[in-house]
Amino acid sequence: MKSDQHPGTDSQLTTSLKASKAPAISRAAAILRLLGKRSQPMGVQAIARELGLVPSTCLYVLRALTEEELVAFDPDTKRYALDAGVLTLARQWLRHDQFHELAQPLLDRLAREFGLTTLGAQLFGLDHIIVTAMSQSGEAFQLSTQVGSRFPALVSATGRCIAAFGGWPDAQLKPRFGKLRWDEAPSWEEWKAQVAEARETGIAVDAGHYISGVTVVAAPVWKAPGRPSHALVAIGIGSAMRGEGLPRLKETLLAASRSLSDQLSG
Amino acid sequence: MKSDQHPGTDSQLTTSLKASKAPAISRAAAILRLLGKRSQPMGVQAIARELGLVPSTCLYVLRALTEEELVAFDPDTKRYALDAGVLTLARQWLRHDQFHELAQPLLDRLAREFGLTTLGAQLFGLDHIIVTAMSQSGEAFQLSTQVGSRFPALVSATGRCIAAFGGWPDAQLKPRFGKLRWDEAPSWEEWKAQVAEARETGIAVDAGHYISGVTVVAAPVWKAPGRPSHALVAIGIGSAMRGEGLPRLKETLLAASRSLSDQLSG
DNA sequence: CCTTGTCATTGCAAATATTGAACGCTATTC
DNA sequence: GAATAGCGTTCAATATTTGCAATGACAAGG
Repeated sequence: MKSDQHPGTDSQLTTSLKASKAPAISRAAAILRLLGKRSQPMGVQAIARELGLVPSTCLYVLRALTEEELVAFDPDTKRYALDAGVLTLARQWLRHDQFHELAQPLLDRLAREFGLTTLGAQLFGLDHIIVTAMSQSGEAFQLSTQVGSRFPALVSATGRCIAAFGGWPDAQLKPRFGKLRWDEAPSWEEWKAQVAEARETGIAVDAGHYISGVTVVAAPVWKAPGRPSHALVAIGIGSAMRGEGLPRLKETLLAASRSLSDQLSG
Repeated sequence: MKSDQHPGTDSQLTTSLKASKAPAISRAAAILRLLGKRSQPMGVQAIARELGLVPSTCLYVLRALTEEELVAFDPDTKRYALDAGVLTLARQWLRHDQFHELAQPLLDRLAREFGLTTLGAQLFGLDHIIVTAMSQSGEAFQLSTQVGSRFPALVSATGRCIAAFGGWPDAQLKPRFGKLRWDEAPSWEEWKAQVAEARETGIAVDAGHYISGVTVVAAPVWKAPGRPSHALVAIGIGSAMRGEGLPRLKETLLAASRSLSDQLSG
């Protein structure tokens, strides 16, 4: 529910249009994202209006996307929706992504051993993260998160991870921090302290801030020196994370993230 | 290994380029497919050469795709690869596809009950099919097929399904039939007889032709009157499909496909 | 150290995609 | 039932992108 917030779809479109030498592609991507957001198929005009496009251009783009099987067209209703072609691309990406391949078995083991949900995420600067691997233990509560989900960069435990190890100046962090939505939002100072702690211990914790009653732990993964490229995440309901469990989980997650960093950089 | 045969990538590119009024999008899609096929990241020239594009145009398209996070660019090596953005699109498609949502529980039940692998596939005319849902029972052998896999339309049991219920003339079927790869290819007459049987019984069977030792059963699903839009598929090793098992499986799969057709058209 | 080959990138002319208005159509409203 | 409003679609003029040749950067090899 909280995921999939694409930052200002239309404004981003106009800016990327001005600069680019292939604006049709920016338009196409915007259309794909819009169709993905909507659960109902849309008509040409509706899409054009929403994205600030000229209807005729929008039509031609849609026809091209339909030709490529990225968009499905219903001749009766004249409505457009995403098509299964995007699935094929996603599978190909998954097949070739090193992180996904290496992280999945680790996540499976962790999820089983601790009886919780684990995620692997790819970090996109201060903008957002995308979940690229997941494992759910049978006992774990059903989570709305899935592979492909997007989240704002600075939220929850992964956010503290990014802040702690990304080397970003406060001037860039603070405005983005202000726009986040939490169940129980921490103050800026509180959050900064938790980020500092993550930097020291090498691992970040969100104790019920993002979703109350849910504890999230995240460890950074480096593909190359500099900022972390990915993160390993463990998610458990509060009761399972009290007492002895949490320290042992942190230890194990940290070890996994170190091993992954080694394998990815090699 | 047998999947992902995109029919003549470059020739399709040139034809769709001529006709389209948004050729940049055809180019972009071709690039995405090419990058998906290759496991190694590629440079501008390599991509341009392979697709018959002008390097400069290719560069601009790649930059636009990178901007949209559909393509990842490594500034050090100057190489391009697919990026995680395609995952987000795929997830959004899965969330909103009716067939996926309705078929998944049926497939899960079937897989568990019969101890085999089940698939849901979307049919794209005589060109190909895309697997859009899957369920594996614990006991089942690990299958290389995954959600997003592509297969030629006329192969295996789904192929007989398409031929039986699609209403295609033989003149269109025969040349495509000739290009298929089977472990133990049936003759044209043999195949036609099996297609006829599928038309009578309402369900198609491939008994070890596509992959020897493996029996595949496929039942058509209609979203609208005309040709079937999807298919439900069950895959089992020969031994599990002998004797009593197969007729019961066919019955159950057929019932599931009928129920699905009803729900989709309603 | 110079040469050679390849690569990514840029500038300019020509081809072409985008635009905005006009068309035909369907469904709704008076 | 006529009129309107909205839709998808087409068309010709123009602003834009494409394609090609040239440039600069880089690594390998002599």
